[in-house]
Amino acid sequence: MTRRKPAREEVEETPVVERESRAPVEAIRAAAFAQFAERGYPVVTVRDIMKACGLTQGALYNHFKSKDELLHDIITSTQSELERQCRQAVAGAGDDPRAKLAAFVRIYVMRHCRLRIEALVANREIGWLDGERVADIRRSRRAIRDILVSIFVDGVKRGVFEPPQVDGRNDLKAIAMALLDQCTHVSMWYGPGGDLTEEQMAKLYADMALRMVGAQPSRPA
Amino acid sequence: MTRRKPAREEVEETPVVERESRAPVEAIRAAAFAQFAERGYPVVTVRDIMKACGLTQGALYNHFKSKDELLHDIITSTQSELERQCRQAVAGAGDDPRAKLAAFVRIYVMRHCRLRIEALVANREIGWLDGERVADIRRSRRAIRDILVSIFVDGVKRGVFEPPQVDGRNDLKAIAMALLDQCTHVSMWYGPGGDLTEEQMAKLYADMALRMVGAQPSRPA
DNA sequence: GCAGCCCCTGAACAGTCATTCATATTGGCC
DNA sequence: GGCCAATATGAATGACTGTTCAGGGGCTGC
Repeated sequence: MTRRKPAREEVEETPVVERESRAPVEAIRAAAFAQFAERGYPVVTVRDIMKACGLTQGALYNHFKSKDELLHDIITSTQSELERQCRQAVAGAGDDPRAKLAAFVRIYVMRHCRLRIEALVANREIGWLDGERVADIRRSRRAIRDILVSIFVDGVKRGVFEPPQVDGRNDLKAIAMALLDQCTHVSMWYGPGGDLTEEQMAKLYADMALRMVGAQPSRPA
Repeated sequence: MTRRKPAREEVEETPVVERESRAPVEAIRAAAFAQFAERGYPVVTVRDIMKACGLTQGALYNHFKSKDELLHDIITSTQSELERQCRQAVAGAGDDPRAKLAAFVRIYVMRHCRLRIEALVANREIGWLDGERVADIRRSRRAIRDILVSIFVDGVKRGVFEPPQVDGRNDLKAIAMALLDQCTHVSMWYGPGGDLTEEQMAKLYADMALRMVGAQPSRPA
């Protein structure tokens, strides 16, 4: 909500990170995340970001080719780490589609609660990247969706999922999109001061996901 | 994706709406919706909007106090109409919480598919409004969420909903948020060329909503 | 103590922007 | 025909933008 218009107003929120604390490129990344999340990419100026790490405008270009490349850099790193974690969670969850789905949702929601700033920027600011740069982000998102779809396909084939049908047909892609929208946007409203902890959020969302696809109760092991 | 940066590029997408067709203020609203949805509020210039309706920059200020007020105007009108439709749908759905929930989701998803441009702008661009203007929008959103919450409360009290619990307690607010996130963001990816019609989307999402809250099968009427 | 390198500075550039205003143009009404 | 209010024009204003670059520190290894 402080994502404000032309009206300058002494940006300093992040109260100037120590210049010595870490490599300047890391300080820039952190400041950029904070400012983009707070006020949105197009209204955050290069001067704002650099002031927040105690440098001046020009210094940005010793570390990044452009403001665009900075955005692309922080988004891709976040996105590829997300994809990696999702794959890892699913791979480590055994063979049961129910366990795979639950593991996926747990890690996905947990991450979007904990790293809500990064998630928010990665999800809200892609549109400002140019066509080429936006392509691999979208590819990664589709890949994540397809992980879900293939868990669904497997579950349906084995009879452990009974997802809602439209006119007698399954549309597992739409269900995956719905589930991802739900899980992604916790980063827009979850705050650590709320009623639920990250773990509780993860559990709640995993339960809802299993219900959405009509997961059948496990046979007693 | 054409939400582009400084690079000018002869905006004309909406191929200049006829000047006579409707009151200029309506033409401006329509052009603003289209442009904001396509490229995002901060990078759409007053010149862009006015050119798209065959006028010049200055003319905007005969109809709106500022670019900000224009955004606020189109968002509030969309938002209050959404709230009205939701209340109406719930009120007309009879007494059963399951029917109320289904009616709510149906109308909400249908609207977000059909008026996806307006929904997209209303949901993505609020952040650019100043504090006062953003307040009543957020109030309306909370009101919509509370409609859902009270349906849930009623359903639980009557034993027709058995929502997932965390540590033995219900958090119906979180479930409502999850459901709204899911339904709202169809406007980000649904296209009329896809696999499902608006009606099919509405039905699918209503089914998922009922499953999420553990709706018990209706007794045969 | 001196290269050589990495990094930073801050002015300058060439653009962009929302908004204002004096000056037209319009269309309805007497 | 003449008048008035509503509306459109487009140049001008003052401010802000991302990016470049000449000039300068302050390290390193010798």
